[in-house]
Amino acid sequence: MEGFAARYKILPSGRRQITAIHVPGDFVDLHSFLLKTMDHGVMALTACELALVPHATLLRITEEKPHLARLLWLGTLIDAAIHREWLTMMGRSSATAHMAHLICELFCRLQLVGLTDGWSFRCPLTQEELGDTLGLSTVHVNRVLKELRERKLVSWQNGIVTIANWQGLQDLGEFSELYLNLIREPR
Amino acid sequence: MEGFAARYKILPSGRRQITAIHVPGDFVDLHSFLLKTMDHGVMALTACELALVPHATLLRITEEKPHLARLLWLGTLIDAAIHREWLTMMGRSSATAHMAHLICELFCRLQLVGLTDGWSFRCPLTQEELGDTLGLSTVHVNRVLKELRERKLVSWQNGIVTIANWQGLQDLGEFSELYLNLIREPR
DNA sequence: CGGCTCTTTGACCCGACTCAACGCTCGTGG
DNA sequence: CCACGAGCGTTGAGTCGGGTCAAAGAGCCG
Repeated sequence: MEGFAARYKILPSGRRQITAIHVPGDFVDLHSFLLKTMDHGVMALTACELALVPHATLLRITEEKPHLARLLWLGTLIDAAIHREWLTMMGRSSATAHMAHLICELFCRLQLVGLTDGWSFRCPLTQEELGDTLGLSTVHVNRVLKELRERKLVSWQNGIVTIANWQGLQDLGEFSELYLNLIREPR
Repeated sequence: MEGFAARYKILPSGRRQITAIHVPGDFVDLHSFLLKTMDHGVMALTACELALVPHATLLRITEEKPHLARLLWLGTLIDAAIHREWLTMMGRSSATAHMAHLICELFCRLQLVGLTDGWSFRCPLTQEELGDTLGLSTVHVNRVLKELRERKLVSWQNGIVTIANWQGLQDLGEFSELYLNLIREPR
């Protein structure tokens, strides 16, 4: 898929939670392949270009190409690992640390697909969407971003995120890219 | 697996978050099969009896028994669906609603494996572990349980959970069992 | 120019946390 | 048989992070 997308859930009360953010190159909705009932929605955050894979094709892959099937499976396992990391930050860290962590994660994932430019990258999320991702109010998202800017860790303006102090940001967010299961050169 | 277990993460700061609770019958750690680095720990909540499956066997299953492999995959997808649901409750609901939701989920999962007794079931979590599951302090867990008891929705005493008002509990927790992907008779 | 979406800021409030103490139960050793 | 400590549950007082409400900029398009 080209472009950014998100998976989300909406509670009966109307509150929305974004449960995953997809960057260009991600296989977005493999989860719906085997699940009987789709438990969440998918939305585009930018204009997207996507490739569709019929379930019949996936089924055939599991029958005939076990190696490829394992790779697809791995993709969903990494999604789950990210869910666990988010759960941990959601439950056990402050709003500021959580935001720092999310920025670190996005940076790593985007760098892997070559979408970073030095310490900067484009990120199309509005503050409202960020709030729905982190479980915060829009107002508080704004204050957190202001704090990160004032602490000279990172700035997020006009859809461009620029990391000013990677080590500091990583420490604040208690971030370690291990859970992303990326294979690449050490930084 | 017989007995209760949990998967958890510990942050550098020392704070713990439980990311999954496993009930008897669950395939506990299929996630470690394909993931290069194990991103979390597993702990027993009670004495457990378990069956081990070597990775080589799993590998062979994916090569030779695609139908079975899809079932295993489905298991991990359901784990991910539960993670998304927890994420949503964590980010977008009150402590009381979150607790109600967790109790509803445990009830449904335990009923499926025949471990409920009417509206009661055994649940070995301490309040500290409950707090680490819900992202709350031990003290607040206690207050939330007290509130649920006083509202005559559910009681949790000496490791026995008894649901007094299923509909009320479900409404409060905005619970719908859909995400669990259970196949069974409607209640 | 007006209207829309998104961002920013201030004032006030409340849900959940921390600290601290006390109670209960059970297992262990003198 | 009782004393003691460990682990878990319960409760109160005070604090604070993040929410809500409200209003004002800032960029963008028609």
